[in-house]
Amino acid sequence: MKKKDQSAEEGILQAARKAFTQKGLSGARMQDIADEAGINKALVHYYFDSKEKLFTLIFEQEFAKLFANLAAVITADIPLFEKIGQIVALDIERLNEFPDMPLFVINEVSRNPSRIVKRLKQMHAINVLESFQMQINSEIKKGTIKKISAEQLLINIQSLCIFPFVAKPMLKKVLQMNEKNFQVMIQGRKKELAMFIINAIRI
Amino acid sequence: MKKKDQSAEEGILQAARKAFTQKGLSGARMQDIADEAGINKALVHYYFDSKEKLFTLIFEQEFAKLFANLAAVITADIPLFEKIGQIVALDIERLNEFPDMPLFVINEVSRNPSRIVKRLKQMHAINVLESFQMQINSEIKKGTIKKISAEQLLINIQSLCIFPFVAKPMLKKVLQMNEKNFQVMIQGRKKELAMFIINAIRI
DNA sequence: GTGATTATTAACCAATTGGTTAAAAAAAAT
DNA sequence: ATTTTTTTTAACCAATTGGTTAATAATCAC
Repeated sequence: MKKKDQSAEEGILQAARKAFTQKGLSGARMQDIADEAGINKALVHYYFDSKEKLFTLIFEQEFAKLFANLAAVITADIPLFEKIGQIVALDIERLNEFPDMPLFVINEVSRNPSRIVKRLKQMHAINVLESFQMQINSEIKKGTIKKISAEQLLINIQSLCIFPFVAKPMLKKVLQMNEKNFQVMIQGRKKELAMFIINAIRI
Repeated sequence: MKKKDQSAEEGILQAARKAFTQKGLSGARMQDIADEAGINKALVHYYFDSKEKLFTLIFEQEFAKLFANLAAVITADIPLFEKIGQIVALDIERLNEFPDMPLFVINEVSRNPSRIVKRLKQMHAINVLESFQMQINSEIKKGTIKKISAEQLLINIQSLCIFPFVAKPMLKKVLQMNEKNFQVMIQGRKKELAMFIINAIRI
């Protein structure tokens, strides 16, 4: 149900985010969004034209969250081990705030990969990767860490952070955790994950 | 298009697996499945009754794949580091064979968690976890590895193995890889992943 | 061969769904 | 106050979709 004092437009956005992240593009229903927002279905079209356009709006917001501040931390001029700690902290923090965002984004990119092409050009992923690779190479040369590519290290970090949230309902069932147990488990990771990664590459 | 010499029933299953894994339950269309199998839509219902039943059949097959042989390896009586290597090898092998299986399973468990309840009782996940924890505790006591829970270690292993496949289309776009580059990257992981994990916990 | 059973299809149906329209209500402008 | 603009709704529509039916074709049992 709606909070009646907020504008219809904002209410629709909230309802749409909920519907799309929970059920995906094809699973979500315009009628459900209208009901959740407490307004008529025609009003959804009045404000946002089509389902596709409304979806794209929500998707772009969520996609932006996925990489928010990440490039800045990766390219920051701080020691590697400290940087790994900061990336993990940033990831877990963001994921705690938006737990079902990554599965949503991953899903919709899988269904329509070209959707993110425009956004990617603004991200300069390759530059970020190159800068990170240089820092890593420098540490390898110093003999402080083992040989590894920036690509693999970043994939490892993101895998370790993101996957438990993507697979949350399955992990909960398989490991027979309730919501509280899951939160405890995540808190445990928050502390241990950075050290796990640093130990993995440290000589 | 179909291979005309195979039975209709098997053709439908193949087509359904393709449709459901690519588009999910709500995104897949019975008509598309019939077309892909090269038969009439009514025949799909003739053999498999309803979309829901056909979906459940496919889902259970894919879900079984996800954990195939895993419990056996985890509980096997072999040294821990060797075991980690075997788990990683088994995972990557399976994932190379069925690359879009994990996202499919994760998705449908997210949408309907109770779907797997029955299957889980046959899996004895808790027993597997306990047995693995004992082996880990023994190594910790020997001073060969750092303190870690079986839960966290298993989640770490599965995260590192599965996530790149779940996020494959996004990783390809973000890191600007084509299919060949992605395969090269995965082959690189196959070699490095076990050592990464072992180094992370070894003292 | 022929009768029964099984497999397959075209046509159809009811429900759902994204989207439209025309009118009413509310708000803003004059 | 009244005209104009914006917001909101009920009713409707065309397309899609899962599913059914009744008839036909193929296969099997005898």
